[in-house]
Amino acid sequence: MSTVDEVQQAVMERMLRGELAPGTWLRQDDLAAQLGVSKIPVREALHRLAASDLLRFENNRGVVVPMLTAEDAAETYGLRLAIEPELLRRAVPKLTIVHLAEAEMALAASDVQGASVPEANWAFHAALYGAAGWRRGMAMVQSLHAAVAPYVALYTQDLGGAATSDEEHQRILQACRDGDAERACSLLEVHLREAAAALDHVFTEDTDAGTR
Amino acid sequence: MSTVDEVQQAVMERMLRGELAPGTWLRQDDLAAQLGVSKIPVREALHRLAASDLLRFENNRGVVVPMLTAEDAAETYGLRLAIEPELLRRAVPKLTIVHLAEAEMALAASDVQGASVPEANWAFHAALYGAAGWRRGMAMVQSLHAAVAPYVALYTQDLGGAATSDEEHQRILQACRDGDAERACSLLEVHLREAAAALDHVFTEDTDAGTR
DNA sequence: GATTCCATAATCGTATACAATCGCGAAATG
DNA sequence: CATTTCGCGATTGTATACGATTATGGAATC
Repeated sequence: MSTVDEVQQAVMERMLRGELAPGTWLRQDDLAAQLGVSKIPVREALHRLAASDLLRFENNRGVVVPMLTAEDAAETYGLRLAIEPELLRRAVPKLTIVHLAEAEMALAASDVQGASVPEANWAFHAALYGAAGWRRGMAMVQSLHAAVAPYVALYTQDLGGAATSDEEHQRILQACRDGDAERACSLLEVHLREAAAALDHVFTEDTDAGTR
Repeated sequence: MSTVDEVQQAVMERMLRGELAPGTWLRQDDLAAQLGVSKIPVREALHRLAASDLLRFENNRGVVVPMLTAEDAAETYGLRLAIEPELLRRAVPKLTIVHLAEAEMALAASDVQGASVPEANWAFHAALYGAAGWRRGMAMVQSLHAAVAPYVALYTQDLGGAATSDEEHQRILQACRDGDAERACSLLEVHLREAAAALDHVFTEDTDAGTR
């Protein structure tokens, strides 16, 4: 694995955890020093992430985690709704016990105190979708998850409730175990629509969420 | 516009035209010399394209245009079928005469001798989808178009027939003019399925298409 | 004559170095 | 006292340079 890949993975992990607040400036020298490499592979990795709008290079100012508007969030979930059911539909017939075990582990991990909800959420979905064998689609969906991760982290903390989300995950998983792709997709669509609505609250509620 | 953006755009144009045959090695010094810059912004631009698998960095060997398998092509069209109708559905109500004119121009451009069919194809679809205002989705679809462009160029040359494709485009455009999103989406889905089938021939036909 | 091995050339990947740009704060001015 | 302007510090963006790896061609050997 190349140096660039390692940097990319390191930053992507932080994004999926929702640790990089929108508006944060990433200083390249710091990142380079942290990872023990020079600036060049760092920049190359950041460009890779910027390709899917997870970061933004501003002219002579550096790299910033872009703030999402309500419309951006809606687009993200619109795309998730377009892609993820298709992935799941293709995945269900190919699911093995390994994939299902991975998904269960991800659900268990999200219950642990101090765990990252968005990261576990991605791990769950990724475990299932992985069976489809669509690398390009996986990368797209991963970037969508990463894009909204900080906001998901917000609303899952505010409400006590990844509870309903967790329950929906369980039902999706059960449909997958049953090999019922259509039911799994329907449940997934509902799941995504609810998540989209919940996220929309973060943007439209009067109380400023501190991210504008 | 930064240096990296210019390089990225230059290479992306060549990809959308289908000029970069799969298996081609891109030499960084050459690109840098052609564009009058150094290697570093070139590499950064190539990393951006590599992020969506349009290029691949192989360790200490350089950057190559990856060859697609039949499965890769199927995935690409599967994703197009998932995303593009959604884009179009959101776009139709927002279409202005400007978008429609752009789409017509793209169709006209594809008839010109020596024109790039995949590029004109992208221009047509992009003109319509643009009205949706989904930047992320647009980037995704653009990368999907670029990924299959060399293969589309192949089968549109072999058959005399971008003819049927052109006719389908016309009908989609008419549905858009009529503001009939559902009809436009249905036509688009048929259009994509036919394109996918035509492309599949390139891979499965006995006569080696010279790209393996 | 085919194959293996080695040396050379070419290309890549990364570090170091430097010029350009931007932001911030202090000083000067109205 | 508010506002504008100038200059310094910090950070970026790009070029140059160098070590490392890979491909290639010819000679030696079986």
